[in-house]
Amino acid sequence: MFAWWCFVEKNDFLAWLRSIEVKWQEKWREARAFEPRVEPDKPKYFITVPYPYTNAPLHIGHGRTYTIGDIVARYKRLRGYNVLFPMAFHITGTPIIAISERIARGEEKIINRYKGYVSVYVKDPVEVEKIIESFKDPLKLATFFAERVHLDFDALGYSIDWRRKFHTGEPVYNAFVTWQFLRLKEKGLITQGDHIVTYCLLHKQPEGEDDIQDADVNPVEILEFTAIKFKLVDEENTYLVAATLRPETLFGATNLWVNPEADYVLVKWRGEKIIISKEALVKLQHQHPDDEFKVLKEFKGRELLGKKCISPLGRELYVLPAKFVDPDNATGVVYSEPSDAPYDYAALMELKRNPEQLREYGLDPSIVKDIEPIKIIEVPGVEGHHAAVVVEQMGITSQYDPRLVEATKTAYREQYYRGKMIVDDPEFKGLSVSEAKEKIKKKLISMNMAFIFYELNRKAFCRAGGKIIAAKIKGQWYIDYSVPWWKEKTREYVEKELKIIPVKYKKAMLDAIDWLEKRPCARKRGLGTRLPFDPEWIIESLSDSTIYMAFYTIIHIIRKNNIKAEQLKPEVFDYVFHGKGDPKKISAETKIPVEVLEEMRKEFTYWYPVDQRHTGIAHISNHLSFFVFHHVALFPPEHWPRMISLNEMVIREGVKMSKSKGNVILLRDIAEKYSADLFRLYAAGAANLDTILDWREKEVEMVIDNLRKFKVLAEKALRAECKETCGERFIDKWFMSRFNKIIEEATNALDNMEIRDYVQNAFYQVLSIIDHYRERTSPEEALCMVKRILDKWIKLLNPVIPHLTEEIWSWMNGEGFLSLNEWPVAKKEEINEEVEALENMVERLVDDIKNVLNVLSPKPTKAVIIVASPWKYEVVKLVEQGKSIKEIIQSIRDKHGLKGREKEIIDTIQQYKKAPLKEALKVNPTNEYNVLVEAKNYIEKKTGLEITIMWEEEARTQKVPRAEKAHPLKPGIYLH
RNA sequence: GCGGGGGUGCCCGAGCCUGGUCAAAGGGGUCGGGCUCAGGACCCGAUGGCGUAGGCCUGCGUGGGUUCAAAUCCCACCCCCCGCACCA
Repeated sequence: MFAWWCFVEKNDFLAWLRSIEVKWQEKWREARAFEPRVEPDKPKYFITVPYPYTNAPLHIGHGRTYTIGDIVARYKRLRGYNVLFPMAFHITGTPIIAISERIARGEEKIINRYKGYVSVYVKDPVEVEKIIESFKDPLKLATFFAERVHLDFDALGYSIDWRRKFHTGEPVYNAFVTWQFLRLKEKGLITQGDHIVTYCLLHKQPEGEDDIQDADVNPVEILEFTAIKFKLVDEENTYLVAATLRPETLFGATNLWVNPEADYVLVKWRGEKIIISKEALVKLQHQHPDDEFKVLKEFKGRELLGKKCISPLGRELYVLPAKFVDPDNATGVVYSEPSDAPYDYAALMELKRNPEQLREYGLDPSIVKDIEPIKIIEVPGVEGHHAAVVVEQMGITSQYDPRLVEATKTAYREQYYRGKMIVDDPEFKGLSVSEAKEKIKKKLISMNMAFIFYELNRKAFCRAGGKIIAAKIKGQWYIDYSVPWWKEKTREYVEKELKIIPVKYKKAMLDAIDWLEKRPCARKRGLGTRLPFDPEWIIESLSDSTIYMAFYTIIHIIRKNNIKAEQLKPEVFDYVFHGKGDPKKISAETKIPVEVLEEMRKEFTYWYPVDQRHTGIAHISNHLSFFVFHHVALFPPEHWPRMISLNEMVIREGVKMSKSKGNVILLRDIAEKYSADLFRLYAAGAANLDTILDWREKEVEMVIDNLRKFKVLAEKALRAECKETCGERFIDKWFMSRFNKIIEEATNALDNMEIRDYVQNAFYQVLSIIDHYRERTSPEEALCMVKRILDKWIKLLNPVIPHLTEEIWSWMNGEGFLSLNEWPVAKKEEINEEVEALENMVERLVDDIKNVLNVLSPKPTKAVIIVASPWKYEVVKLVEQGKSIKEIIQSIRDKHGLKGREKEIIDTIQQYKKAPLKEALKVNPTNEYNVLVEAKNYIEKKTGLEITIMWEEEARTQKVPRAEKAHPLKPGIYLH
C-alpha cells in the first residue's frame, strides 16, 4: 500500500514538473526570449547542432546531443554572450522517398511502422489513417515529422531561435545550395567519372541501402573479384573465365570447376571469346556499358567438363564438375586450389572418393587420381595443406557442408595475415599473401590475362523484388576532396586551429580528412536540390548540408521580406557572404531592396563564424569533415568554424536501441512520461561525452528522487525563518568555501565542455555538502544555508534544468527570466583553505575513532581528543622549509623550553615525513582546538562516545595515555 | 586488414594526459541503523582480506620493464567495441 502511495507521489511530482515545463516554455516563446538580434557591442556565440533528418520521430539518442547543445547555449547566454542557437530540418535524400513509395505500394510492414510513429503524436485512429495516406507524398511525410520534431524540441526546453527554421526542400534553400555548387565547380572541386554502384535490374537505376531489402541489417557490399582467363586448349582465342577474390592462389590451381547443371554462354567481347555463366554476362554488360557483347552459344556446364585449359601460368588444367559453384556468383566459373581453399579441398576429395561420378558426365575417372593439392602458402604452425588440416579437423566430408563457410573464413584469415608465398617464381617467392595478392592481380591485368569483375557479397533484391547487381554508371558527379590545395588547407586548419572536444577525436578527424577522396555528390533520385550544371542529378544529402549554418544567419530576413527563390541569384550570396559586387546592381537585378541585402550581410558578418558545432561522434568521417572542407573552400579563414564538440550515443539497459527490438525511447516519451528537466539532468550527468550513455530506468528513478529533493529543499528553504546574521562558525565558513569552490569548478567544467563534471558539481556536490552541513548542524540551519545560496545555486543549474530553476526563481520573485540572468561568480574571499583542512581533519578523526573502535573490545564509552602542542606546527613548517633535523631541534627546544624532550621533536619530524599532512601548514593550532570544540556534539553523535577535548600539554599533565601521539591535523585519541 | 577507442572493486562507472596524498570518486545492488509510520522517500553506516589503537597485506585484462614510488609511463600479449564511404 505504501509502495503504491510512493509511486503516485513520484508520478505526481513528474506531472507537476511537466506542467511547469509547459508553462515556462510558453512564457519563453511569448517573450521571444531566445531570438537574438545583432548587437555589435555584445560578444556573440553561434552554436549549431546538425538538423535532424525528418523521416521518423527522434529518440533520446538524438536528445542527448541536442540537450548538450542547449546546455552550452544557455550557459553562454548566462555568461553574457549574444547566443544564436538555430534549428532546421533535413529532408534531402532517398530514405523519405523510399518510405513514401513503400507506403504508396501498400507495404504492410512499413505502413504499420508509420502508423506507430504517427500515433505517437496523433491519438485519433481515423486521423492517423488520413495522415498515413498523405505520406504517399514524400514532402508531406517530411514536413509532418519536421513539425513534430519541432514540438519535441520545444518540449525539452531548447532555447532555439525558431524564426530561422527551414527545411532543405524549400526553394530558397535550393537557391542557396545552387550557389554553393556553382562556386565549388568554379573552383574545380567537382568532377565527373565512372562509378560502381548497387544497381537494380528491375528499375534500371542505382539503388542504395534504403531501397534494398534488409540492407539496413545485412549490408550489401561490392566486392572486387579478379576474373582470370584460362585458354581452352583445343579452341582458338577462347577463354574460360574463373573469378576469384584470391588471385595469388593461382599458383596452386589444380583444375577448374563449373556447375554441370548451370547455363553458360560463349560470348564475343573485345575481340576474344569468353565463357562465363549466363548470369555473369548480364553483370558484365552492366559493368562495361559501352562494350559490345555478342552471344555465340548457350550451353550447359556439363559440356565443358573434361576440357583442358591453360592457366596464365602455363599449367594445363581439367575442367571438372562441382555443384557448389554458383552460376550467379561472379563469373560462375572458379579454379580449384585445394591446398588452401576448404571448399576446393572438400570437393576434390569427394570426387576422388567417388570417381564414378565422373562417368556420369562421360569422363575418365582416372583424371582426378593425379590431381593433388600444391602447397604454395606457408602458414606458421600449419603442417601440410592448410585446407586439409582445417577440413579434417572439423570432420567435413562434403562440399555441401555449411561449415565450409566458417572453415574458409578461418583459413583465409590466417593465410592472409600470416601466410608467405613459397612458390618457385622468384618474383613472388617470400612475399606475404596480402602483397602477392595485389601484385599478381596487377600483373595479370596488365598482361590482359584478367580483368576486374564486381560482385556483391550476397544476393540482394530491391524492395519491389528486382535483382540488385554491381554496375557501372557513367558520368557520376563527384566532389573531389583529394584536390591537393583543398585537402592541405583543410588539414592544416584542423590540425592547428580547429578545437575538437574531446581532444582524442582530433586524430580521427585528421585521418578522415586524409582518407577522403572523390565522393559521389549527386544521384538521380531523391529529394533535394538539382545540380545547376546538370539538372538530371539531385545533390546528395550530405553534400547539401555542409555550410548551411550560414543560411541560418539570413533565412529569417528572407522570410520577413518575402523574398522568392528566383530572386536569390548567386550574386546575392556572393554579396552576403563575401561582400562581393555592388548591392545596387544586385538589387536592380533581383528586386531585393538594397537595405535588405545589407541587413543580410550585416547579420552574416556578425554571427559568422560558427563558434561551436556539436554532434555525434559518428559524424566525424563524413559530415564534420565535409563541413570543414566546404568552409575552407567557400569562405575566408575568419569565417571557418572554431570548435567541434562530440558526444557518444545512447543505449538502453545495456543494449542498443532499435526498431526491431522495440526498445526505443522517443523524445515524445520524455515529454509525456518523464520530464524535460529530468531527461536533461540525466542525459548530461550520467556519462562523459566520450562515453556511451546507458539509459537505465533504475538510475533515472534515482534522478527523479534527487530532483524532487532539490525542489523540496528549495521550497522549504524559501519558507524557512532565518536570522539575518546566519552564523560564522567554522562549519558555516566551510560550507561557503565549498560552495564557492563548486561554482568555480562547475564553471571550469562548462568552459571545457565537461558537461558531466558540471552536473556532478553543480547538482550532486551541492546536495552532498548540504547533507553534510545538516548533519553537522541541524535541519533548520541547513535550510537557512540553502536559502542563503539558493539564487546562485539555481543560476548554476539553469543551463541543465532550466524549467525547475526558472520556477524557483519565480517563487523568489526574481526579476525577468532566470534564463536571461547572469552566471554566478564565485566569491574568492569565501574560499577558505584552512577551514576546509579543519573539516577534513574532523572527518578523518571520526573515521580513525571508528577504526579503532572496531578493533577494541570491550568497547570503550569515552574518548579524549588531544590537540597537538603549537610547537609541533612550527616543527612541520620548519620541515617544509627544508631545515635539518639538528636545526629544527635546536630552534624549537630553545624557543619552547623543551630541553630533555628532544625525542618528541624527532618523533614529530618523523611522523610528518612519513605521512605529510601538508594541510597542516595552512592551519592555526588554536583553530584546530576550537573547531573540535565546535564539532564535539557531532563527533559524539557519529561515534557514540563521550568526548573530551584537551590540549596536548594539559593531557600530559593529566597523564592521559597516548597524548604524545597528537600531531598537527591529526589529533591524538585515547578511548576508554 | 587499415584506422580509432577501450579492458578498473558484486554491477555501472570516474581516475590514467600532468606517476606518490588511490583500497581507488560517484551511482546501483546487498546488509545494518535512524526518521514518534513493518515506508522501493530522506538521512547515517558497512560492503577485498587481516588486525585488541588510528595499521598491515592483496589489488585496477595478462606478462615483463622504467622508477625511491605505477591503475597511472614504456614494451609484448590476450580480449571487447566502433568506422572503412556515397548512407542519412
